[in-house]
Amino acid sequence: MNGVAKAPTLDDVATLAGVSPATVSRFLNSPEVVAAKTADRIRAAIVETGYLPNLTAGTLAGNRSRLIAALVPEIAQSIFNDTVEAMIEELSAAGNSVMLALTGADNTRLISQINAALSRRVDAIILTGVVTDEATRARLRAHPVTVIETWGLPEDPIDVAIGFSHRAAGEEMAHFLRARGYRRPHLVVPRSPRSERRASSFATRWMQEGGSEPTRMEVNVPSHFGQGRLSYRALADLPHLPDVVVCGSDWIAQGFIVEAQAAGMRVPDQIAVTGFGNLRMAGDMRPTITSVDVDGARVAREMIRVLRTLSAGAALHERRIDVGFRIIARESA
Amino acid sequence: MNGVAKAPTLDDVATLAGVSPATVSRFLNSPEVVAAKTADRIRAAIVETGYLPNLTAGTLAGNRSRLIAALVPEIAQSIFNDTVEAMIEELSAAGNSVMLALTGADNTRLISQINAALSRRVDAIILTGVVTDEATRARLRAHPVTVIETWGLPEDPIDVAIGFSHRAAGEEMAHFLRARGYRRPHLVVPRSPRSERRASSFATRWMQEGGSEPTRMEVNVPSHFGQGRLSYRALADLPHLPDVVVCGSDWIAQGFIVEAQAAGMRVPDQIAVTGFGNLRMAGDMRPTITSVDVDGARVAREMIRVLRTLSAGAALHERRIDVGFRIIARESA
DNA sequence: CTGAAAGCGCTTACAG
DNA sequence: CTGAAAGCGCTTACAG
Repeated sequence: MNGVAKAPTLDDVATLAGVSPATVSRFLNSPEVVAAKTADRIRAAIVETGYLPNLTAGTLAGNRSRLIAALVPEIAQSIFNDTVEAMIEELSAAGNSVMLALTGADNTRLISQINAALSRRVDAIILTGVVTDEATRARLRAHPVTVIETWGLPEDPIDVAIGFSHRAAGEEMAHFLRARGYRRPHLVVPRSPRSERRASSFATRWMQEGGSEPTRMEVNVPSHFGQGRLSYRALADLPHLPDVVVCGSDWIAQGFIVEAQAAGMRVPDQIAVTGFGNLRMAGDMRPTITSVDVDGARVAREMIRVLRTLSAGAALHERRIDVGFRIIARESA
Repeated sequence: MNGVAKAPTLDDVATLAGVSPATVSRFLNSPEVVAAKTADRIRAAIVETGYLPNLTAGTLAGNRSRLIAALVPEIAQSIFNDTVEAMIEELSAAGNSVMLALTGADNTRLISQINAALSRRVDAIILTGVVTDEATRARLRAHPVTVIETWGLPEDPIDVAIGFSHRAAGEEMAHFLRARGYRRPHLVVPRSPRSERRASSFATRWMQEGGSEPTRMEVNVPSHFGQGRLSYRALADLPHLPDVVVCGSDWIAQGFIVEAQAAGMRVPDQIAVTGFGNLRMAGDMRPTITSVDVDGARVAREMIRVLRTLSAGAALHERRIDVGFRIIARESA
C-alpha cells in the first residue's frame, strides 16, 4: 500500500531491452512473431524490471479486455455454484479474468449489473438463465459484447445459449416415476421460471400417461434445507398423502427427508423423494437422493469453446447448445 | 453482438450538451461542482445518446478503477459464501465492481490470481485468510494496492486485517463443552491452517482445564457432508467412544449426525456434535446444530468502511479489526 | 464554474 | 522481423 516506486511500464522494458515498445507488445501478445534473440532480451528485461502489464491500458488500446462478466442470482446457497466454479477455473486458465456480479434471487439488479459489465468493456457476459425483458434483449443484441445465456435454452438466443430443456427434464421425471409405480406425486416448486417450467411439464406428462393431477406447493428462492422441512409439515394440509415428493432442488429434498425421518417416516418405503441439481451431497445423503444431473463442467467447456471461436473471428455453428441432463436413480425414489 | 453503431463517448455527450469534455467528466464524478443548468443539459445529452462511461479509460486516466478483487479458495461448498455475498452486495451498492478469483482449496493459484488482479489495476485485494509467503507479503506491502486480509487476524497485517482470533474460538469452545459436562471430545479437523489453529487451541485449553488430550482425525478441504458421514464411521478406530464430536464445519457436523442417526445413535443423548460457521442449515437441522457464528455481513461492512476511509485519503485508525465470534448453543451439544 | 491541453500505458495499421 | 506514430476515452492540474 506504500506506493514507493512507480510501477514499471512497457516503455521501461523496451528501453532496457533496446527495442521499441511495439516489439515488446508483440512479444507479449503474439510471441511467435518476434525473433528468438529479441525475445530473449525482452524476457530478461521483464524479469529485471518486474514488469506486470497494465491490462486497463491494453483494453483501451486493443478494444478487448479478456474480462468476462458472470451474472448469477446469488451464491450463498446456489445450485449453480458448481457450474460457476468450473467456469471461473476454465476461463482463468485461458487467460481471462472473471467479474462475478450478483443480480439478486429475484433478478432485480440484472440491468444495473449489465451496465456495470458494459462499462468495464467486458468481452462477454454470461447469464444464468434467460433474460425475459425484450428491451434488454434488443439492447444486448445491438451491442458488440458476446452474450451467453446458460441453463435455459430459449428459441432465439441473444447470441448463444448453453443449457438444456427444462420442459424435457420435467417430462422425463414424470415418466421415470410413473414407470417406477408411483401414483400420487406432490411437487415442491421454487418460485423461479425454470422450476415452474419443469413442474408444469411434469404435470402435463403425468396426466398424459393417465395419472391424476399432482398436488403442489410453492417455496421462495433461493431454496434451502429449511424449506424442505417445512414442506414435509405442509403435507398435513393435502387432501391425501403423496407417495412421492418431487422437490425443486436437492436442498429441499434433503430437508424433507430429515424432517420425515424425524417424524418416524421411512424414506422411500413410506414416502419417496426426488431432488434436482445432483449436488455432491445428494450421493452422500442417507438415503442417497434420486436427482437430476446437469453437467456443469460441460457447460463451462462449451462456453470456452464459444468464446474461443468468436475471438478467433470464426462463425458459430450453433446458437443453441443442448448439454442435456440425466436422471440419477438412487435410494430415495 | 452485432456492433452496428459505435458506442457514444464522453465527447459525444459534451458536443451535444455544448460543453467541454472536462465538464462532463466533472458532472459524472463530482456533480456538485457543476452549475445546475449545465448539469441539466448534460443529463439530457446522456439520456439522448445512451452514454455509458468507459471505465477502462477512466481507470487509466484517473488511476483508480473502482474494481476490487476478492480472492477465495473456492465457492462450490464454502463456509465463506455468506461473507463473499454480503461483500459483493455492499461493494456493488457503493459503485464498485468485484472481480472474484478462485485460488484453489490449497491456495496454489494465489500468486497468479494476485498478478491478474494487479494487472487490472484493482483498487483493493480482499484475501480470504492470511498470506503466509513472506516474499508475497513484502511485494504487496510495497505496492500501492490496498490489501485486506479477512477471517484471520495476523500480528502484522499487510495493510488491514478483518477477522477474529481462531485461537480464542478454539479455547472458548473447549471451555463451553467442558462446562456442559462433556469429558471425551473428538476433533474432526479440516486440513487448513485456521481449522488447525482452532483445534490445537481447543486441545490446549481442554487440558488446562483438567481434561485429557482429545482424540482427533483430519479431513481434506473443502470439507463437505460426505466427510461427516465417514467421520462417524471412523469412530470405530478410536480407543474409546467420544461423548462430543467437534467438527470443523457445519457440513461435517450435519453429515456426522445423519450417519449417527442412521446407525441408531441418538444425538445429543448418546453422542453430541458441534459445527462451525453457523450456516443457515445449522439452525434448521434435526437436531439443530450448536455452532460458531462469525458475522459475515459485519466483515463486509468493515471492509467498506476501510475502503471508504482510504479512498478519502484519511488514515486508518486500526489495522486489525476484530469482529469476534459467538458460540450458538443449540440442541446438538 | 468551465475550458484547453497534456497524459495515463498500451495496440495496431502502415511502412520498411 | 521491427519501428514511428496515431489513437483508444477518459481525468486532472492549471489557468481564467
